[in-house]
Amino acid sequence: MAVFDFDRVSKLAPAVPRERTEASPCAACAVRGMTICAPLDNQELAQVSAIMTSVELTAGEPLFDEGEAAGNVYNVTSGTLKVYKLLPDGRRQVTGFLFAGDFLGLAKQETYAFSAEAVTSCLLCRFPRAKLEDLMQRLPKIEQRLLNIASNELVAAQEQMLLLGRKTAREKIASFLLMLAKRAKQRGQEEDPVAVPMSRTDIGDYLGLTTETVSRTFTQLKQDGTIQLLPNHQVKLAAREALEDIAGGF
Amino acid sequence: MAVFDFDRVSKLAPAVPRERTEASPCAACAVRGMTICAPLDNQELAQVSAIMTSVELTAGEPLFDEGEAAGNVYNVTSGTLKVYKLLPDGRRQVTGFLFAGDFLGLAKQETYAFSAEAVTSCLLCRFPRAKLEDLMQRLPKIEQRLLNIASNELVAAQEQMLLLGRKTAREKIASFLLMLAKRAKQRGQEEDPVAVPMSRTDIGDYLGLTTETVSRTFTQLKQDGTIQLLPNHQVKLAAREALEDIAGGF
DNA sequence: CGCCCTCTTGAAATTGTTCAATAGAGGTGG
DNA sequence: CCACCTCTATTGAACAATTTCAAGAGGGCG
Repeated sequence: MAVFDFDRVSKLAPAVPRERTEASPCAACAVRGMTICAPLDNQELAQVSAIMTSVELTAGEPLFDEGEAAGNVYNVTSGTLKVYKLLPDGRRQVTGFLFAGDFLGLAKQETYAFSAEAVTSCLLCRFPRAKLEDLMQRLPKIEQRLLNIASNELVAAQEQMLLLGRKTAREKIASFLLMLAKRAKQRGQEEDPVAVPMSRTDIGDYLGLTTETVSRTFTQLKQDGTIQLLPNHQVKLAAREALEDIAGGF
Repeated sequence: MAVFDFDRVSKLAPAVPRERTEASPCAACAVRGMTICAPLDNQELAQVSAIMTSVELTAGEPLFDEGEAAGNVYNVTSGTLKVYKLLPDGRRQVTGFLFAGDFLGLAKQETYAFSAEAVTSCLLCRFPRAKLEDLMQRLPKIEQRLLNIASNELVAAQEQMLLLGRKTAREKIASFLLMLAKRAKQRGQEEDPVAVPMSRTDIGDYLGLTTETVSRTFTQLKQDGTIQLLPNHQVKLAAREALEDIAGGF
C-alpha cells in the first residue's frame, strides 16, 4: 500500500547540534504530558530521547505483526493506528485504536501478541526494548508509569469485553462514538463533531460486527436524530444524552 | 447465601510466636512461586507477610463490588473466583476467573472496576493497597512483578476480545475448556479430566452466550465424541486435538 | 472525468436467544 | 437413610438479531 518506498525510519531533527540533546526533539513534543515521558524532568527526558528514533507511517502501512520478535516499543505522537489479532481463517478482531499520546508494544513476552497498522498517516517515537529496560533500572519512574498505563489499559479491556459480550449493535456503536469523543477531548481535540478516521470494516472488527451492521446502525442513529454523518469522517453527536443512554453506562 | 455469619477475616496462624514472622504463614504457601511473592527472598517475604491478612470466602460470597473504594489487593491461595461487570439492566459480563496463584485487584483507580465473587469456597491473602505501595518503594521487585502480571493479563484480555468478538459458540466453548486445562496444568493440577467448577450461567456470561447455548454446545461436543461430561463438574477432553482445531489457535 | 474502493441498502439465511417445560443433582430435614 | 425440595442443567420450539449474499450509490484520487 505504501506507494513511495522512502526510508520511513529517520532520526528526527538532525540539524540540532548534538550537545543540545537534553530537550530535543522532545521539547516540541505535543503529547509529552500524556505519555511514558510525563513524569520525567528535562535531564531524564534527555536520556530517553537519546535512545529514541522517529518513525513515520503512511495510511495502511503495517508497523509490526503478531508473533514478530518484540524489539521495540512506541509512543504515538500523531495519527491513528489499529492493533488487531487474526484467527487462522482470517477473521479479525481489532483490539484497540491508538491516538496521539498512546503507548504501544507493552508485552512482557518475546513476541508481539498483536499486529499494528496505521489507519491514517502517523508519527511515532520508537524505543528499543532492551535499552528502555536498562533505562528503567535507573529511572523507576518509567516503570511506575508503565504499570499505570497497563492498569488503565486493563480497565479499558474489561470495558471492551462487556461491550463485545453483552451489548447490542446499537449499544456498541453508541459506546464507540462516545469513546472516540472522550479520547479526543483528553488529548485536547474537537470532541463534538468527532473524527472517525477508521473504515466501517475496522469499526466492525473492533465491535464484533460486520461492516453492513455498522453501516445500518449508523443510518438508524442518523434517522433517529441521535447523530449526524458529516463529510470528512466526522460525526456530530446531535443528541448526546440519548447516545449515552443507549451506550448504557459507558 | 452465607449461612453462618462467622468472622471471615482473620489473622492466620495466631499460635505462631510473633518473632518468627519471617516465613510464616507464607512458608507453607502452595502458590508462592506463581504470584506476587515469587521474586522475594525470605527476609523480603516477611515484610510482605507482615501487612497481610487472610480471607476466607464461602461459595457465592462477594469479595467486593464494582465502584467500591479499592482499599485492598488479593492473592488467591485456593478456590475459584469470578470477576464481572454489570450493565444497568443487569446483563453481566464475567471478565475473568481466578484460581490459586492469581492476583486480584490491580487497579490504579480509586475504585474497583469490577465486582469479585467466590465461585467455590476460597482462601485469599489480603494486602492493604496503601501499605503495599509503601513496600513497593523499598522493594521494586514487587512493582516489576506487578507490571509483569499486568502485561500477561493484557495479553489474555486481548485473546478474550478475539474470542468474544469473532468466535462461534462452539469455538468459544472449545477455547474455554482448553484455557481451563492449561491453567490447571500451570498450577500443577489435573488437566485432563478438567475441573469446571463454575455454573453454565457463569460460563455463558464469560463467553458472551446464554446458559442454554452453553448447555447445547456441551451436548453437541459430547455427541461428537470430543468431550465427555463426567460427574463432579469434570470434563474429559476425549479428543483434544479436535478440540484445539475447533478452538482455532488458542 | 472516470475508476476504484468504501459505504449503503435490500432480501434471504443463520446463529444464537427467548420462552417454556422437563430432567437431574445436591442439600435438608424428617 | 430416604424423600423432598430447590436450584441447575438440558432439551424443544418459536423468534429475533445479526450475518451473508447481492446489488447499487457515493466519494476520493489519479
